[in-house]
Amino acid sequence: MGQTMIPISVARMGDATNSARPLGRILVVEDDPAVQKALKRLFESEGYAVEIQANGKSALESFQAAAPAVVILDLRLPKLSGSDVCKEIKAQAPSLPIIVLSATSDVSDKVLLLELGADDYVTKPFSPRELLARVRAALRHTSRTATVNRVNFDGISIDFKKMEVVRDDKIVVLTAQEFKTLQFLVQNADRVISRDELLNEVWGYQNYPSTRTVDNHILKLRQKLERDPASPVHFRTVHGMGYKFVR
Amino acid sequence: MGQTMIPISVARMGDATNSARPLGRILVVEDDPAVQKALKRLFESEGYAVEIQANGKSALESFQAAAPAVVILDLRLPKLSGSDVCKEIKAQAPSLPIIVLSATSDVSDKVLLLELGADDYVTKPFSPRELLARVRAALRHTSRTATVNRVNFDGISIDFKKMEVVRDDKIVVLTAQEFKTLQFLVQNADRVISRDELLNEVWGYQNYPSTRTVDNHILKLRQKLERDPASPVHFRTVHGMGYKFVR
DNA sequence: AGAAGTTTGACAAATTTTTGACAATTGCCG
DNA sequence: CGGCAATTGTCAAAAATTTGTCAAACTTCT
Repeated sequence: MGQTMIPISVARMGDATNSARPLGRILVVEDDPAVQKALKRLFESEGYAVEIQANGKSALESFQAAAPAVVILDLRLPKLSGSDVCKEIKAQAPSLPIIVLSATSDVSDKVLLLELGADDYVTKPFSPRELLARVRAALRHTSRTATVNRVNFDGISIDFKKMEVVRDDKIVVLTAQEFKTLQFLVQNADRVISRDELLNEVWGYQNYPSTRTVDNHILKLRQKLERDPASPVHFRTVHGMGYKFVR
Repeated sequence: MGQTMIPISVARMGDATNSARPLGRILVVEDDPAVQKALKRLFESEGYAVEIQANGKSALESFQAAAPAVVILDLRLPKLSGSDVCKEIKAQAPSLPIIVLSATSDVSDKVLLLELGADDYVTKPFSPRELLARVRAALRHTSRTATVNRVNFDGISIDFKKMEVVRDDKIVVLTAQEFKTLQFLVQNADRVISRDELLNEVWGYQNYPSTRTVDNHILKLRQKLERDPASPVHFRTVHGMGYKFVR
């Protein structure tokens, strides 16, 4: 069974996925040729432009010219350590997101990474999809955070930077998960979000709770933020579809 | 403690949101009969069609004919290793998403998955819900066609993102199924759609109500959107054939 | 161990979907 | 043109699903 034709449905998907659109440039700093090649293929098939540098020195030299939207950085590198590259890039472009690739042992403490200035990290056995998701998240993050640090409506003020919510001049205490949920909903205002999408975007790949969990967090948000939690105005249910944040 | 081990009954609550598109066919390549059975039940109960192959050789033989939308691939297989199957499939259909099932030890090397071209992986033991979510994510990603966000005609405005329909400046409330039906019809404007096609595309494989159900939804759409529901202009009946949306 | 946060499962309530009956319409045929 | 069979329109009741809510179980961090 050799080169038979590819099933139609698959071929069509391919075309759709590979259509040229300017998703952004990614700088990959990685010395292993096998990983280089794999990452290049992965991102290019998703519509990103990929620039590859094999060591820290050349990475720092090229990153100005390449003007990437995201940097993916292997921690163990020849010539210049990944940590130093990370620091240096952050010094030159503080808002440029850096995603660090590392073995589990390298990140025995997350503090280190934060000190480095990395925005996210992916540990050793990672799935391509996960990496893609992080890249998308990073891009999404920069394109939004840059514009919106704060949102006001209906006597409520949300400060995404401080992670603080105020309603009627009183601070509302939200848990981490509640805040993340709120943030995602607000940043996607007016759009209907399915529970699955919320789980993917807010909860992420590691944990995967049931959809009931989402309901509960919506419940909490309503109780804490809606004037009348029984008939919510901002956190609306779209029956059979998901939720939608308005205003 | 880790994830639950394939309790199929739990799976049902997973997704409230069946997409408006047809749920696709899934090719499962797995040799353990117990897992085979579990996966078959899991996916079929969710409305996917499932094709099972027990070894790599037969998988490669059948995958062309089956034309799956996603492949779920166990890494350790008899006859032909999972890695090779993965590579071969990727060679033939680069954009067909592959989700790898594996023991943690198999993916100790991060290079492996990338080189294989796998899109995602789930380690055993895995939760059904998680696997389902990955499949949905994979499908969502590939099938994201160049969809229009908004359509206007005859005083009616449909916003697919907000899932909101406005007629003459007033919001028209549609149910989930009504909206999905509308979306499919609009996206296939001017084409005659048979009831069976609608059931397949909008309702999916698993649920298969009678054709009367389709009539009812058309009825609702006419009542809510047509100026004179008695003599519909946009949602036309093609006697003996099906329906056709115009404008 | 205690406290705070998160997730699950149960149940009722709300809402939607499906079914089935019957009327109305259409197309076809003599 | 009228009659017949098949298809479609319509409605309301029945069945099924989805969501709101709560309390208990489970985690995590101190």
